Amino acid sequence: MKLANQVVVLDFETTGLSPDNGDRAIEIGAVKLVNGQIVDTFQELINPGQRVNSFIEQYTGISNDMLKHALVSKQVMGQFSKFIDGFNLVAHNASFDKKFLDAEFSHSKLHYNGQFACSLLLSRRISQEAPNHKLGTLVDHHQLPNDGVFHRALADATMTSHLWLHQIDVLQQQLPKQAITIELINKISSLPKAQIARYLRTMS
DNA sequence: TGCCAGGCCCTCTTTAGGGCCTT
Repeated sequence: MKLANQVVVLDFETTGLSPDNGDRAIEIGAVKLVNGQIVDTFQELINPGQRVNSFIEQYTGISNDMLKHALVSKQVMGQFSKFIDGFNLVAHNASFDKKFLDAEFSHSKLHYNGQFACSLLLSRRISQEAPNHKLGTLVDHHQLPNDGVFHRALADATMTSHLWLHQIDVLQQQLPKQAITIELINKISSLPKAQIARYLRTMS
């Protein structure tokens, strides 16, 4: 059984939106949760081997100067593969972080076994009252801890971890007899919105 | 020259279009 409160929550900052267009990771941040507690963190800038455009410099606060002396992807991903070994993975809009993790691991011929879960897909189902499902909005809406830093990898991963734990709490209250597993959350995340209320009733 | 991210999700849908999310 893979409990949802035992995961690595991760976030990439990148040169753009698509590794298929040559975009690369420039920072990775991650938080390790064990029994719902943060027990470890990972944060590293990554030299992408290309200049970062001014939009990304402004958006992330990560400058070309900061990346000049950063480790290259192979070094960082080698460390990160050890960090996530044996853990499932969570991200906000996981399809984005998964495609970059897959691409960066592929460059270094690395592999991982964990399943991904997505706090964005889950939020759309269990927080339908939220004004929208951007990470920053949800942190505000649910009054989650934050230090006011956005669009840096460890800060975003940490906020996502608080969102994730909040979401597990919400589900646990509605399903008091159920173990909240990655499989259960991915099942809920795949249901049509209109079926969520009925599904939770039948499972409770 | 023409391409330019892509999966999810809703709707005035399914022979489609466009907004939401991530950088």
